[in-house]
Amino acid sequence: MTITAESLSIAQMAEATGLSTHTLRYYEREGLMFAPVDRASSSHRRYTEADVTWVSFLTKLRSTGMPIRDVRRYVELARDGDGTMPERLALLVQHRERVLAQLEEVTASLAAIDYKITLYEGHTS
Amino acid sequence: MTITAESLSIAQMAEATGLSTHTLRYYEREGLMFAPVDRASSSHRRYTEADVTWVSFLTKLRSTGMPIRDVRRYVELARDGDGTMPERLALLVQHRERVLAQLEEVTASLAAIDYKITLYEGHTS
DNA sequence: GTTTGACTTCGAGCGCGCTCGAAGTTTTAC
DNA sequence: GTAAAACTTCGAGCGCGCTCGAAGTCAAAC
Repeated sequence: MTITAESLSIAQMAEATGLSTHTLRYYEREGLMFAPVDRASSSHRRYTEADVTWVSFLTKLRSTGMPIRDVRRYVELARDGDGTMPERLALLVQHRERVLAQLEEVTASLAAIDYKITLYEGHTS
Repeated sequence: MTITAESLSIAQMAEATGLSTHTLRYYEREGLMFAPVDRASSSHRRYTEADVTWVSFLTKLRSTGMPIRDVRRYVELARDGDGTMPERLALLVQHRERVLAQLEEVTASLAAIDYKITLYEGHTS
């Protein structure tokens, strides 16, 4: 396995992105890769720097709770070219709003939990 | 169905907590209720104000992502009396730390998404 | 040229948290 | 008294997001 500046094996990609090789193949199957992943003559996957960049962003979408199906929709739009930029923007903006709402809910719930913690601390001190 | 200040039917409880009747029964089955739910002579559930208070808190635990099994652990401890207060405190504190870490991760990812949004806005204006 | 290990595809399985529906009982309204 | 609505238990099903394992191929090391 030759390491070049240009391409990564799936194991190296897993290392680079923090995802498992299983998850990388799964995401590809689910249509979440922007472009088809290159293959070596052996049919082994070869990831580019652009793939790393995209998967890193996709991971941020996922870590904020965007469903797989919405990520798929986003990449499908991206593949369709510049004309879909407004729609992609709308998708991201809508997602941001949902995330902010959820952050607020979690923060509010956490405040109640914190209050309970102070009660416990009062009783055990 | 008589409405008293003292007890609620499952439908009223659903209304009061924002959960479905299915979910209320599910939580009970999973051992998440602090005390056994009262029954009318007809074997219909009768919820008390204390039940509302507890389910409201349980909902906050859930909305911050505490797994069912941890909520169960928490109520089991609570049922075992005051001696378990340090352990319950530890459980909540540990949960708070996980939630804060996740809030940070989500916030960081959201910043990257926001950045992408500004790029799109630059291109479409 | 043989061994070792990283890769391939494919489909099945799993853990979580509900969610639903069937079949039967009870309550309420008329 | 009767019809409709609300309840009961129970077990099955579902959507999501992986996760795993089997069976086979390929390549680098020796």
